[in-house]
Amino acid sequence: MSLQSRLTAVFARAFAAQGVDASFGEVVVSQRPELADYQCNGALAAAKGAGRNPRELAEAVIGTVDEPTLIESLEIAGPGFINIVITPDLLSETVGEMAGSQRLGVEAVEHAETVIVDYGGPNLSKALHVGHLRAAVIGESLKRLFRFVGHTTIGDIHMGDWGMPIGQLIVELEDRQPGLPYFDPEYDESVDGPYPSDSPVDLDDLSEMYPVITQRCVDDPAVADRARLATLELQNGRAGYVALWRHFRNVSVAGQRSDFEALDVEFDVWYGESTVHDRLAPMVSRLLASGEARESEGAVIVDVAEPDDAKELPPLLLTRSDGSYLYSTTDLATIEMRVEELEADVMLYVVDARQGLHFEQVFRAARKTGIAPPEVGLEHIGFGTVNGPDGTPFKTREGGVLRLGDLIDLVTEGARSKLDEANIAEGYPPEEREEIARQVGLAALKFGDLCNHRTSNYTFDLDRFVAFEGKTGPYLQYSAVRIKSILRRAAEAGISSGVIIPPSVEAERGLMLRLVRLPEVLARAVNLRAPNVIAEYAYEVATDFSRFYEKCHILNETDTQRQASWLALVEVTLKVLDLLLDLLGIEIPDRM
RNA sequence: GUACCCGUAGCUCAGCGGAUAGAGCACCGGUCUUCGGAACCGGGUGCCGGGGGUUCAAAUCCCUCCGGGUACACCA
Repeated sequence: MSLQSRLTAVFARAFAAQGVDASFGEVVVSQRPELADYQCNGALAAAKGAGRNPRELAEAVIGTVDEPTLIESLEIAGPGFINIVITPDLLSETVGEMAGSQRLGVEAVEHAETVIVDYGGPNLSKALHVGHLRAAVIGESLKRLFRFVGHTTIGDIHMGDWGMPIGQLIVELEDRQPGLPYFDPEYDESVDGPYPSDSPVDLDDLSEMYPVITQRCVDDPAVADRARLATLELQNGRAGYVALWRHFRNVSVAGQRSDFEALDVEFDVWYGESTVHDRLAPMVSRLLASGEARESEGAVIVDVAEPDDAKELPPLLLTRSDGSYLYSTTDLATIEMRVEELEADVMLYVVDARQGLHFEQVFRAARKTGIAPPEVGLEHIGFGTVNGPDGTPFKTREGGVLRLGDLIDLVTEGARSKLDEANIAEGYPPEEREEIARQVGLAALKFGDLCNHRTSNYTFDLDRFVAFEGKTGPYLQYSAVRIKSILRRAAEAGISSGVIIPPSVEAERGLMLRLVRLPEVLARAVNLRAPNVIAEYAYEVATDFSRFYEKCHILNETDTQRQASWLALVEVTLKVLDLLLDLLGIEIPDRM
């Protein structure tokens, strides 16, 4: 049990003894560190209901608390805050337990659930760009977090690979290379042999074609009609189109996989819209038969509006009037698949906040039709948009979209030149320097993103991403690396860590108090689905360590018991930093 | 038009019911024979967009106004 929950248990009993609800005994970290370590505000809240004066109630509560091994002193302050100072022994004992724990004292959740993290993956044909960064790093972080706290977690890229964009690309390619066999309706594989095994296009081609055809469809309704027809025919299984789709998908996956690997983002499954294709027709007919869906203007829709809605909610579209499917259809069918096959308890959709209305419609339809039973969680984890300095979506100087791969190169380059300037990694082998530059660049990039609250909009600023001072990823890595350096030197000197004893220096106490909060911090990050909670705390751990590092010189310490304790303390600190950074998707070099 | 999100220090942003609202950057000064200076210490700044309300307590919850952004069946 965490230190904070132990204190809460004590005060819950004390409040109950006063005849008020035990929940008033909740203990939280003190807002005034100079006054106390923890505080309990329950007397303020409980006083009115109990018809008592808050200070008097607080006095009475304190009077029943007798925990000399946990609590050093209790004081009532202001209108009725209970300020709690814990004993040095409790602190050192708790840090000692963390040191000896595989999970750093963080208990696994009591009920493990199956959690699907849907990173809102890219459309087929798109090379990854800055816009994909947030979904990737936030989703990856949430996946790691949920997994660490004990849930069965499946990260799904959920590619957009079965909708209109494919029909558009088919049309565009046909106009460019009409002679390809895929477009010949007469082509028969059993007579003419199989379609070519080599793709007629690569990912660069597709990336170039996509905006072109999108614009053409806007400009010319006839082209848009052709794209819709191609989409329909693909979904109906026209052999040439399916063969072409397979090429598109293969080259897209190959290109995107390398970008995600460069980001250290790893999906458990590469499902997509097409994965549930076989469920679409049966699902639509079933919903039509049950009356939960109906025909309207030639399309099939599910009404999701409720009489007491504050706003107008358009219906969810299951088929276009030509019978083709949309991403609403595949999203609904995907929920069905995740419930039936993956036995999902919770689905987290890490997708741009601008798609909020769509998810509200899909979730409502899923509830209404029973596709998602009430106990299954459906959550849109929206995040803000990535803008340039002018408030519009970020563009390169040339006006193009900045590729994710190019962005990674930029931050790596920044880290590399920083290494050169600081001439600290001089003697390192070139391969190691390169690896360090990669890790440091990625840390800057990811921390720069994750320390923002995910719902706030994002102003893309390259200078901020390649900044390595202050509240940055590299600073956190640097802190951890300094610990590794101490541990190496200690090992060389034959000094080993020992029992963690009560703190004797303020900076040491501060670090210990910080470390001990880990369980609550992770719980909060889980509850809010917010990686910035972890990022914020990781930075605080690092700064507390830096203060300790300045004040307490471990290798020169003459009191061997204290030295051994300090060594153990920095070992735990390293483990905590390692965990936190891993949850953010950031690696720590051995040296940098 | 309707709904949602956002407005906090010069800049970028945390905090989202509790006591004196915090960080980083930038700016000024200091530390420096010691475990790695990508560091540490000190300096100051805020009508928390305005106005009402709820509460013992509001940056935080509710209402309203102003300013910015976004989304609103046959795109994803």
